[in-house]
Amino acid sequence: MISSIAELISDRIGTMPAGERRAAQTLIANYPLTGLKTVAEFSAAAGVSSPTILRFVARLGFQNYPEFQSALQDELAAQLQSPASRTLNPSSAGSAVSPMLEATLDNMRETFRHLTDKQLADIAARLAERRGKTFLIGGRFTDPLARYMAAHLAIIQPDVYHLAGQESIWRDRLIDMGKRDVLVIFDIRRYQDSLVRFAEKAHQRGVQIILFTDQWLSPIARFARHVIAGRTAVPSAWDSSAALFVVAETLIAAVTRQLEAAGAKRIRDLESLR
Amino acid sequence: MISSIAELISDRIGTMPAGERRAAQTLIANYPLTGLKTVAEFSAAAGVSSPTILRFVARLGFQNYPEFQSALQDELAAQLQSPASRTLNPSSAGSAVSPMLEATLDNMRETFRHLTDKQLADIAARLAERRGKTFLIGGRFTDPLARYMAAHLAIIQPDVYHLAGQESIWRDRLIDMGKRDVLVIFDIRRYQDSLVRFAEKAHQRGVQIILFTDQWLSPIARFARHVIAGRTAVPSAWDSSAALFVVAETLIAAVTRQLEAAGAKRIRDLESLR
DNA sequence: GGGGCGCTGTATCTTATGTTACGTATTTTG
DNA sequence: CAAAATACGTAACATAAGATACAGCGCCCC
Repeated sequence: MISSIAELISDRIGTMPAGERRAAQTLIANYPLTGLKTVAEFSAAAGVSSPTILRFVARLGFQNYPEFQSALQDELAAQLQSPASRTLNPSSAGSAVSPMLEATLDNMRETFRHLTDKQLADIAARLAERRGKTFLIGGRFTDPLARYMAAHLAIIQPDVYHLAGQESIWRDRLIDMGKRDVLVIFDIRRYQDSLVRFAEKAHQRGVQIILFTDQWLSPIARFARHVIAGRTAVPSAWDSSAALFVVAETLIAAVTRQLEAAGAKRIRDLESLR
Repeated sequence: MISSIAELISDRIGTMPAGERRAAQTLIANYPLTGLKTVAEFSAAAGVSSPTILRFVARLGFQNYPEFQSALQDELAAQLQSPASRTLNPSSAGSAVSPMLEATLDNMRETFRHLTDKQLADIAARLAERRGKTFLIGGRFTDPLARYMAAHLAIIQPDVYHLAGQESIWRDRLIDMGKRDVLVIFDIRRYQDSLVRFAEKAHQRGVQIILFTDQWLSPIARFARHVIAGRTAVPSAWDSSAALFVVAETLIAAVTRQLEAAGAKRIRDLESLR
């Protein structure tokens, strides 16, 4: 079974004429980058002519050069998105829970790799500045995350509302939303039309939207001021929201830190109310 | 000091107009692959027009699109040649988010280290066997986890109920609970008296309790048939429920797998109801 | 509420990329 | 050793890619 193009090449390199073999060796030497460049650059790197490169990819079974490049990109995408395959942790072999945990840990690392401190700081700052109200809402499976975040934020600052229940209920809350307000939305596949509609209307009213979504980006990204794209793939029938959950906790921690002074007083006040 | 294009983007994303920001978010979401494709494909993925993409790369300081792609390729080449950079992300040293992430990852590893496959399998089996009803409930901050789990379990099997609202409401549900039923409780510090009382009464009725708690164990552990102790310490003012969240997802996956045959049919039926 | 500025998309154009045809060189085989 | 077949490169071609000009629109500020 041949899975990667590199294997395919090393499988057939023996049957290739000299020029094409030089092309193959050049590609393998710094795989797969040379293959992503133009035919002219590839040919120059290999020291052969352009047609030789094209004959080379034709011999590999590709109809044309772009098709070959697409295949390389797909392969690269798979490689970049599952760093698990490259760590190849053998100690965990045979265990049933491990794949799930490993995938989740990878998802988190990968999610944070695409997330800079500055982005998080910006979002936290926006959530901490108390100009307007903060609304949170989520989809079928992600609404608990919205609740979780709301439960914490509501303690350290006023005017934090979780939007629950039926669509018509939140739609009526739109009237209270304006430019100074923030709307935090959780939406992963399969994206919910109702949420998209709601986000659009909120956007039209000037509400700043912070979106938690998956790597394929909910259509709401179109209206969002900030987008957090978490990895969701795990060996399960369901997508995982764990990475988004951790981002949410990180943000909660950051906002709390920023509001330390004001927040501490508020928490004391709350305690005394019990 | 800005070293990678990703950092450059997140540095300037704040000053960008909506369309270009959308391009930026799309690129970051699965970086750097989208940037290696053609302008047309990039624009389609981002849902904007080609010129917007070109203006986007121009704003980043590149003379033209090919120059931008070359920069991405160079970056990718450097990354691929030193695989260490992906396991031990050096850029994150001294960063603000990293302690939070690191602590969370540690918590998860530690949580699962104290959790055997057999324990998880037993719990999953108990949740999958459909003799009685399944109830889920959580505390002030952990109730969203109960909701999350309930949202999934309710899809693959009947008689799954999340207990929400006021204490008096769930107390009244006790009358429906018996020996054949399962109660999943989430309770971490500070443990809630109301939950402890509820657990005790349920236990007296013969309900099997599955407890998600922290490493110091809620008093409910006394009544529980199964106890899952997750690590919660993170550098934040709040405790982290992330490890418990991942255990919950792992259990959801396991139960789903066990109910595969029955569950698949049920999911199809649900789909057809939409 | 009106005027100006800036952003975005459509349509057009230009460039350069991939592709093909053909002639020459090289190797292989009878 | 000769003839045929194969491989390779040069050069011309077609296509698709990136770039640009311009008009419409929304937004913000006065």
